[in-house]
Amino acid sequence: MDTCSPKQVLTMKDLTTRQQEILTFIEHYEWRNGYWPSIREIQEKFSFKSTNAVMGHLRALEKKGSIERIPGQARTFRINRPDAPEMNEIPDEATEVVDIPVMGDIAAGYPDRVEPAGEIGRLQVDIASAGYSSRRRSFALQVRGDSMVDAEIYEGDMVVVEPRDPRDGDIVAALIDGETTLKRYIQKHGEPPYLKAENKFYPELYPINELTVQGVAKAVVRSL
Amino acid sequence: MDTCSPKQVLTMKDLTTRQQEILTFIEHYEWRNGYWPSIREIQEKFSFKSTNAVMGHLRALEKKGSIERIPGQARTFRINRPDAPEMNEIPDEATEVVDIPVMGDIAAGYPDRVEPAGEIGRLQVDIASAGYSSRRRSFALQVRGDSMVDAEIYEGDMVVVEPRDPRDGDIVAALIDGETTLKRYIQKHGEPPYLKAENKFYPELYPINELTVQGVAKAVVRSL
DNA sequence: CTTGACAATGGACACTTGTTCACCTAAACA
DNA sequence: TGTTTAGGTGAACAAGTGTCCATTGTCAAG
Repeated sequence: MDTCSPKQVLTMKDLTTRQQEILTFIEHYEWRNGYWPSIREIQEKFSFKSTNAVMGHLRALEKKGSIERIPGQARTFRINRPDAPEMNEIPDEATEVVDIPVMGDIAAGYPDRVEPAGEIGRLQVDIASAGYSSRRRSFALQVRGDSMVDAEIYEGDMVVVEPRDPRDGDIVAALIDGETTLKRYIQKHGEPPYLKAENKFYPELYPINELTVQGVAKAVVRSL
Repeated sequence: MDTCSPKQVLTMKDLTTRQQEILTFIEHYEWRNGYWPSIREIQEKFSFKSTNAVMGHLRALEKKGSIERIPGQARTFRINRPDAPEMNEIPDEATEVVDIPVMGDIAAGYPDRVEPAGEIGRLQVDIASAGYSSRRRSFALQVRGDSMVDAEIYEGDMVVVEPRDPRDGDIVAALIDGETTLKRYIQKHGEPPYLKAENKFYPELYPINELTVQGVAKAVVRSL
């Protein structure tokens, strides 16, 4: 993820700051909970004293094409993302569809039901092209370095991590020297666990403390 | 199915046929619409004459751990998929979360908004762990053989394919000898295009006809 | 025969939630 | 100076929805 993202193509009608905030909250909410927020939940979030404040913004967002709703039905949103930068003109880079947060530093773990801290971008994987449900909470990390090449994970790949306790053999996202890296988690029968790089040129072993392991890598995604 | 089952093996807590049907409908509904169904919509789908019939099944599904709900709140489901066969005992196979159709043979293309034909299973990628929107249409193919190892795509990986015309350099899903395989699509300035395997031991080139290319591979997903 | 899951009917109640009407403020136009 | 657009307050209504109670019937296990 580069610092400047000229990718913010504003295909869609520009949103006001407030509208953007509302939209972001709605997306975030669904992301974390698996279902959409109700008008009143949005109202509460922004401390509006009337649901009509929300209604106004929703109407605006709908008119600008950012969202769709089913009139009268509860919690039935549909977000119209800028539809993947029409990756037709730019045949490189990820071509995508699903939106999952890319964390820069997840040292503090991933807070449940709270705005993610340390989000540095979003990974949009074509996976989402399919529809899908949810299990929120996972996040993605982009691989740097070649410490996992023996596991066929290369620099640039996105690794989907789910925060949970690791078991022997799992590849985990670990915080080492203030940096989040991927390592193999080894824990043999009764012995103390340790981490190991998957690159024969990195015969390194790493000790573990409570806060080291941030989650278990569950999938590798490489945009072609 | 069988008449006498002494003590059925319980993967997750067993679901009765009816319960499985309900669960499948709920998942499907969300998959297609992006939000969850209401009790009455489920009722209608199954032609129940009372919403309570649905309630009963939902209670059962909840007790068995298949779903979670927020009491009193509308359309707030959460599906607990068998959470990846606890892929600890069986360290192979996909461990997943998002649901995208896996096609066996996609010669006929992928029908829009219609039940996928030729679906032989479902890939549930942790990607979905994140929330997502939708853009349906893409599908997944599991890689067989080693013809793409030089592109770091290995047997067992799932490749997400989007039906569209390829461009030079794209990795495509191609129908060769009645089998769907992955190949590199090459088309140099004006010259006729051809396909090429990405394995130095397979210096094969393949000709192309209209129906060969089924789509462009957009991402590789490997369950860990 | 009895008990207990499983399936469903029917009707009713009450909370959730979307929607609307009336009215107000401030900034941007023109 | 009047008009429009964005943003909000307040209150109230009605439809969307989850939930519950009382009953009925089937079928396998004890």
